[in-house]
Amino acid sequence: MKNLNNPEETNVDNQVVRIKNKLKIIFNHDLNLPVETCPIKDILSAASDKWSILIILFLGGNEVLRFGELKNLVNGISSKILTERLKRLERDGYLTRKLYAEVPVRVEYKLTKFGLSYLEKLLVISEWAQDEMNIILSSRAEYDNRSQ
Amino acid sequence: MKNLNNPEETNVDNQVVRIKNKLKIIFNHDLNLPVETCPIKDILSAASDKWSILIILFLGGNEVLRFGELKNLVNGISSKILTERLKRLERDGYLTRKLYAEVPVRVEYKLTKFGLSYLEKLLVISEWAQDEMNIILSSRAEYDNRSQ
DNA sequence: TAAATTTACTTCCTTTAAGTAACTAAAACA
DNA sequence: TGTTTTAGTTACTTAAAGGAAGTAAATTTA
Repeated sequence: MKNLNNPEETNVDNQVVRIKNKLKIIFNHDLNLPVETCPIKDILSAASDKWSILIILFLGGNEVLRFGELKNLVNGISSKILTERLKRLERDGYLTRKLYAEVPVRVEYKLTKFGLSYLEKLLVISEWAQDEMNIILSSRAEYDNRSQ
Repeated sequence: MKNLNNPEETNVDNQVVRIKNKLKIIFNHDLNLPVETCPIKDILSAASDKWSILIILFLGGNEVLRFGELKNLVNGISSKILTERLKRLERDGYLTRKLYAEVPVRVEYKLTKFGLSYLEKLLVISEWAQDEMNIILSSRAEYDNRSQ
């Protein structure tokens, strides 16, 4: 039995309903898409792993970047996955690859307008992660302490 | 040589500078944190894989959910990784786990306030993914066509 | 009394992805 | 001739993901 005079409970209910509606839109929206295409699993997850996020953030701060520059900026990434991620991000339209036939070759990567629109969203969530880092680290410490 | 009278070029430059400043804040901010703690690699990536996102979205739309309910909602997830992800998300403070000592046992998962604040960010980016899905799918098709 | 049921996991095994290190092409230069 | 440079690739090892079957614990059913 719900207390309709309790504004907090009502707000929580409203929020749940609001989010439920959004979920419905996210998961059942466009019926002429392939049935198996999930916006989270098939679209977002291809550009929201740690390396892809870092690549896009650094490209956002640099107009163009060469392969080697990216490798130096994105701390700890190997040539192999940098290549893989760049290919995937190019395929999905986040960035362009421009090859200069010099010797040794020069390749420049650059965010597209579409990539920039994704970057805006990433920046919000990255700043959030930066701001809340301490909360998460202390939650981890507390949890580890409890389960010792 | 830059054309300072070209407003578009100047805007792009401003945007790059703005993002550069944000990057500086994100990566060099809090000097009393462990040197190796990167907000993207160590904080965000633990809660932004496809399964964690789906878990948090569904928890947002349901007040509480039991293990089995989550397993049914999150299409394709196995018990094994569902357990793993729930543990990690609990450790990081996104959700709580409440065990009822009935037989058979009942376990309820619920977003924390902190988890809800993350969910708000996730919803924005998930809706973006939903909206831009077609653009990405056609970019993929075009890319695959070119490299045949 | 023994077998079946239910839930929330866990364990074991196979497959896929990530990470590491060494290697390549191609022309210019010492 | 051997070295340098850049943007990768290849081969190999290790870690993570995925799938299927198993477990506990008490209540219900045969």
